[in-house]
Amino acid sequence: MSPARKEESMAQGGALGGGARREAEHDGGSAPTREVVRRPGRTNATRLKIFEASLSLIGERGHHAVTVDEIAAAAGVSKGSVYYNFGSKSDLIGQLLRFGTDILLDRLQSAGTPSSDPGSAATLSEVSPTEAEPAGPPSGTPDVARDRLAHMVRAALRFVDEYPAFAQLWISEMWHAPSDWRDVLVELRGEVLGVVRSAVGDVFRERGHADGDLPAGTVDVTASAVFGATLILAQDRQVFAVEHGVDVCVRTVLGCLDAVPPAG
Amino acid sequence: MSPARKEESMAQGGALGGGARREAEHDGGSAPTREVVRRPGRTNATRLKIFEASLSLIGERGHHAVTVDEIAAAAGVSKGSVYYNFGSKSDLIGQLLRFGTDILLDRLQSAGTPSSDPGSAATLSEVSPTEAEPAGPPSGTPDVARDRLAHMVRAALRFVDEYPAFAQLWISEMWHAPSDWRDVLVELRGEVLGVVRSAVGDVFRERGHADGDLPAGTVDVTASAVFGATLILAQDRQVFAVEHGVDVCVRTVLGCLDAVPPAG
DNA sequence: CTAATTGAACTGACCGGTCAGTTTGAATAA
DNA sequence: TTATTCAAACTGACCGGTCAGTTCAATTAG
Repeated sequence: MSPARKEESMAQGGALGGGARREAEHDGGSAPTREVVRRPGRTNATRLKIFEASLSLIGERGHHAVTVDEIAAAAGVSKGSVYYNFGSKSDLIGQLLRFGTDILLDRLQSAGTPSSDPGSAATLSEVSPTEAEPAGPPSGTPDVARDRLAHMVRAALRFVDEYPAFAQLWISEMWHAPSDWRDVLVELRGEVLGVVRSAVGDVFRERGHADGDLPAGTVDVTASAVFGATLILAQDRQVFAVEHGVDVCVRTVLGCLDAVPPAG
Repeated sequence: MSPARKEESMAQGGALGGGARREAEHDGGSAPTREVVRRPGRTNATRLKIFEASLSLIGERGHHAVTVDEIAAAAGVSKGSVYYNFGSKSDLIGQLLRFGTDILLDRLQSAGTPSSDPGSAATLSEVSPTEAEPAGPPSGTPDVARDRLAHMVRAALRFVDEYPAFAQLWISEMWHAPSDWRDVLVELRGEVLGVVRSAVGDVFRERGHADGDLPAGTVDVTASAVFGATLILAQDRQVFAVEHGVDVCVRTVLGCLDAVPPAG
């Protein structure tokens, strides 16, 4: 919710600034989106305000139930400005998806790298050590890859807490058969799943599995399952005010990996 | 997709036909919807056609993108007839949610009971025994509760294959903060989760856990995670044509339970 | 100067919901 | 049997409102 928060994220997120306007509407080439040389100053501020406003409105009410006029009003800009910066409502949403996903990817990635991120490192110390170490079938191994994955799940949970609106948007759009943004969505899903898959692969490797070791598709399925379970758990906490403790969630999700034995 | 298929399901589903209409709708009085004694014959046929049409249309394009006119046309009835049988578009969707959930519940329940269901029993014999029995941390225990849960996951996967449209509708509506059908949704979620939770509880008990044994919330979280992972996995198969093998999916999802050790 | 923004009016399509009227089939009357 | 009646079931044209998108002259800022 906090605007300041998002502005930061946007700054670091990098990839999102995207193109300026795009006329010559949809037609064939879905995204020519030429990379106009924008004036550095104000420009992004407006785009940012529009992003924020639409993220929260669309997130909580669904994009169909939100009008462009409302978005403009909430962002404190004119309707014309919305169309100047984004060519259409549809494009706006597409870029919004990209925007949010970049933040998520960033969080996942920094949660998945051993370095950096002192904040969550502190938080981590509660995950495995606590609870009398009841997790993971292999008894006393280092489990560094597993901890990294735990970090990622935790980060995802936190992300949804922070941007419930985006999670909502993602969920309701991602599994639509014929939606605009289908291409974007497929790409975004691929990116996110890629990150998760890589972390999952590390865990399996850590447990002594060779690359061709486990049944076909195991890594992919596990990554999807981990991601899906995390997403649904996180949304449940949000929407139904279920108080699923974070630790329990992390442990449970990680359990998916335990279906495959340590490979003796 | 096959209309015949759905009609069958409706017939067997039992709980859903609900006989005539279920008026006295949402109290609020918005729909006086008289308590009419419906004529037995034709009545349900029309409602059924409307159900089918809207399920497939709404499922694949989202309820906002589907007009009542379209539904009527697809059902081969007039628009007025839709309003005659259901008071409003919103009511129609609410009843659709109820309709589909009843089928799902039915499937889950019959998959979760040891008796009956020869068809899936046959299918079962491929789940655990196959794959060189690589599942479950406790080595050679009976695992009957676990098998039952596996049955349920399998049934859910099959359900989504059969009614992808409904799964889509469920996913995109379930986690909306302020939607109509909020009440219905909360109730439906509770019912489904209840069934899963009970099965999950059995598994834990089977592993020697007492009722107060495991950390607070474990059963609930596990149930949510199992359900969430299954749903997302199933939809992924549908929407992105990912060929996640059913067996791998079942095994992975069941893994969530392995996060909690057998409790020595 | 030029890029960015405003605000307000306007268009045109679309859509949920209504309603006066028609069809249907069964019960009743002749 | 045939005619009449009744109401449930159904029809589809129509209305009123909404909303994405357009246009443009005026204004501001770099």
